[in-house]
Amino acid sequence: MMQESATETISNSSMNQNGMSTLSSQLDAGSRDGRSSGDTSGEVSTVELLHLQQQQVSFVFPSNLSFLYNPSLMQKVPVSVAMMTPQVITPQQMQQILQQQVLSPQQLQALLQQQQAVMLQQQQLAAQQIVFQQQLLQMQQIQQQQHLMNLQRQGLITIQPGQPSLSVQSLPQGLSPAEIQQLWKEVTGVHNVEDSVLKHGGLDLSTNNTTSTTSTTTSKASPPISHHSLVNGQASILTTRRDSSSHEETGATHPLYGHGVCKWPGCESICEDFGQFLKHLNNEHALDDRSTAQCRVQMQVVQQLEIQLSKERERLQAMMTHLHMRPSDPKPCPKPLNLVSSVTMSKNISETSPQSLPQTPTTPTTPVTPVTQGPSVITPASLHSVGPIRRRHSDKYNIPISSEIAPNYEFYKNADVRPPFTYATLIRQAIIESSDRQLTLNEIYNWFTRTFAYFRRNAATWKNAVRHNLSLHKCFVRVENVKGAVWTVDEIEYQKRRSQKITGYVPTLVKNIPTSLGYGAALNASLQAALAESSLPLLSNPSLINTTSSGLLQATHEDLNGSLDHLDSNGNTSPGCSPQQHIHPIHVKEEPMNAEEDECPMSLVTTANHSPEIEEDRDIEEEPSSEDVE
DNA sequence: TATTTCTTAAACAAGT
DNA sequence: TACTTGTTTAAGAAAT
Repeated sequence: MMQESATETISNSSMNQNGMSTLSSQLDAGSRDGRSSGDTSGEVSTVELLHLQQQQVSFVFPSNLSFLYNPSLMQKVPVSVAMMTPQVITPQQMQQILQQQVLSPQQLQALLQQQQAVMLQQQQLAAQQIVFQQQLLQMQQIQQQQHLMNLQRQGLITIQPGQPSLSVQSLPQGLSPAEIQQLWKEVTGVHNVEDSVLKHGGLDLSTNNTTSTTSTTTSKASPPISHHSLVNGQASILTTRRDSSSHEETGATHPLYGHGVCKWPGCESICEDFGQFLKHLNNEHALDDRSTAQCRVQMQVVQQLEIQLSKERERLQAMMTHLHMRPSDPKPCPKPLNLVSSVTMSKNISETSPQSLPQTPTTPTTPVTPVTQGPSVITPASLHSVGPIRRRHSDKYNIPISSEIAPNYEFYKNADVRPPFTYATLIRQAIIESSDRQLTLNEIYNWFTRTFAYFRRNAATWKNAVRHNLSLHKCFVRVENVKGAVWTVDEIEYQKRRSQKITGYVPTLVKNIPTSLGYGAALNASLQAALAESSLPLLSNPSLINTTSSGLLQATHEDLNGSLDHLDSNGNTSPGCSPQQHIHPIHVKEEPMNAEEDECPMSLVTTANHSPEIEEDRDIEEEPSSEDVE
């Protein structure tokens, strides 16, 4: 969501820049037209100039910064006029005005001052825009990093046995989370969007088509990429490179070399000649964890940009359609390939039997092309889960179910693919999606069949499983009301159960803190899960979401420790009140609570000593004295 | 290898 | 009586 927004805004920005330049050229033509047709004497009246100034002031604001600007001023200029108005008065125009001397010196002085003020305002706004874009980019980087970590944690970014490189899984041993953070800054360009685009050839979509093409090719062929070809395969790159004009001096060309500088992300080492560059490339950017990680990150960046490009193309198409213009570039836009999907798909194809592949004849929104779906796409983990094969990656790695289902709603709805979640998770999702957060059994059934094509068959089987889970898990609370019985979710119990699972991982995680990226990934996944799934206020606090990556990490620490802590705090805020009373205040049919749960604050230590099953399931619950009063 | 978790199947009871 | 709902037990697969 956040990333979507950020990308969108940045897209707007870039679009505006393009639009601006287009407008400028149009306006130059327009003003020329104005001189030639509307004003045969070649004179520009003062009124026209002042009007021009007004229009400039109105138009220096990109749309994505329009909230910074007084909208009333925008309304002063009709769109049709604004579209034909120059951004600023060109020096040539000013010179012409001066030469024609149609204005008095005082008027000219005033005009010049006005012009300077406008320019100053433009500069300030440009600075604001850059800052704004920096923030957006930073947020996007965090999202991407998180996404990457999640994928890595899920094991979705893996390599073929014969491909020893390009695995982010090799990161943890070589790079600390801080280094990864730095890596992101280096690769994606911490400075601003323009820097990111212009500095690294691979990211330049506007001016360097060759490198852009190279990057695209690289990304689409990502699975078979070998590090060898990337680092030591200059020759192959050289043969495919068409544009040699930009690389002077030796005449040798390389996408990673230009203007005597190594263009490896974050490097910028000065290399006097191409030979030195090659030496530098092989020495400094040889096959190691860091280079591999940088390469992977670069792939992610390219992927994001491709998605963005696709969006911008769609936007342009819509604009042209709206304006009844004929598209200047009718060629079909290349479909960005989900790098992750492509990587893991090949992995999965190789490791799954054909019949385990999704038999999805009705998958109009097959999620391997996430062009319009954002970062969260159906992962091959879910494609694993066809038929009786039980894979629950998303559960296991705490991938938020809502973020898994929501973007792929159409897919699950139409494809006979088993969702990679347990029955308990799905039931809970069904319940919390409902308006009252309570559903009858039949409504739960309906949710299953409505949401997942997979559950439109073998009804007896899965319905039995649903009932079984409802009864088995303590987190599902049966509530009697006038209509009959409905089922609700005891979030405390549910989170407690999740927390216990997470806690179970703690010793390993703590052990790996210094070296393992997996720690951060697990925490991030945990945080994501908590943010997306938890209805508890602490982690749903936007202030925790809207934070820097370090803040995120901190927040994830809070999640690890605090997923229990906030349970604790909830309990503490109203001592003596059972968790169910928090959630089902009055009409809840009381399910007797374990006194221990009420009185004993959960802590990492105490929870770790608890066996999940002991408090988890009804069948192992307490003595009959505390049984349900049903 | 042992344990845990989850799924599936089934029996049974109560209510409609 | 048939069906739905809910509970419980058991077995087996997969994951840890």
